[in-house]
Amino acid sequence: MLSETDVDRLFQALADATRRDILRRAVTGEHSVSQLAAHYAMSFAAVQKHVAVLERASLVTKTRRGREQLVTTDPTALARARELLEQVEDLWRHRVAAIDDLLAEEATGAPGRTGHPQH
Amino acid sequence: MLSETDVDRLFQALADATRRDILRRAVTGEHSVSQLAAHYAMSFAAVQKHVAVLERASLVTKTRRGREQLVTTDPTALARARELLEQVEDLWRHRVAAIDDLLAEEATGAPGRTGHPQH
DNA sequence: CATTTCTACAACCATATGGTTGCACGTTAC
DNA sequence: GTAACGTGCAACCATATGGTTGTAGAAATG
Repeated sequence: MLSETDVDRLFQALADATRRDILRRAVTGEHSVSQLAAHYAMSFAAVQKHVAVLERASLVTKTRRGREQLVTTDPTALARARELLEQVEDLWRHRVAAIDDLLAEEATGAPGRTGHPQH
Repeated sequence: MLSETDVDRLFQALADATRRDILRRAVTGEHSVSQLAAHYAMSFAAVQKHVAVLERASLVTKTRRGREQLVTTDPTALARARELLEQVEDLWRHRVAAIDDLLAEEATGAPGRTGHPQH
């Protein structure tokens, strides 16, 4: 299961444009850290830190190949993040349903739940 | 459309357990800021700040009712966040499909990439 | 009116974050 | 071996974040 701090790290990792871009690149193919760093107007060390944040959030993993480190994605973490948002969305849908029910009651003045609200 | 900083703010707002809890409560019903604050072991001002972060991310809106301020959810922002994650997930699925294709070619001895490098 | 409640906001503090530079180390190439 | 490359890590800096307390205003209540 995911602890709350795991979820913190997950969203925290996604809350930066550079990291999201790194993630997109890592998703579509394998890149070394230096290859990734070449795309951004910042130092190698800065990109290295961003990759570390993604790694701590279990969104990517690094595997050695010779002297370079390949950054690859962890698909399960992405799926879990989406599930979390879906949970919140489901809650909201239930709320909408409850409000619809209330409106229906008020429209007909009936105690139970009869009839539809017009418009 | 969403700017990159909008997305930053969105994920940033979700990267805190207290804020996620506030969001869940706001999704299931309307609460004033002080009602929300009663649930957490921190000062009213701290909760007020958390609500402000959610508001800046367009995840909730505040509406006055007398002397209290009701916190309500913005469902469209939640849906947009989920869509963003789905986009990344889709990218990954495409990558998996591409890898599957490569494996299929190799298995049949297709011309593109002949033979295995069994180092 | 005075009091209480809910809110807003400023000042402050500790820590986290995002960036930098510099240096050390393993690996590849010459 | 030497040089170049890719990486890891530490030190440092500016700013953002998450919390506190205190003060002040607007709205309900006596």
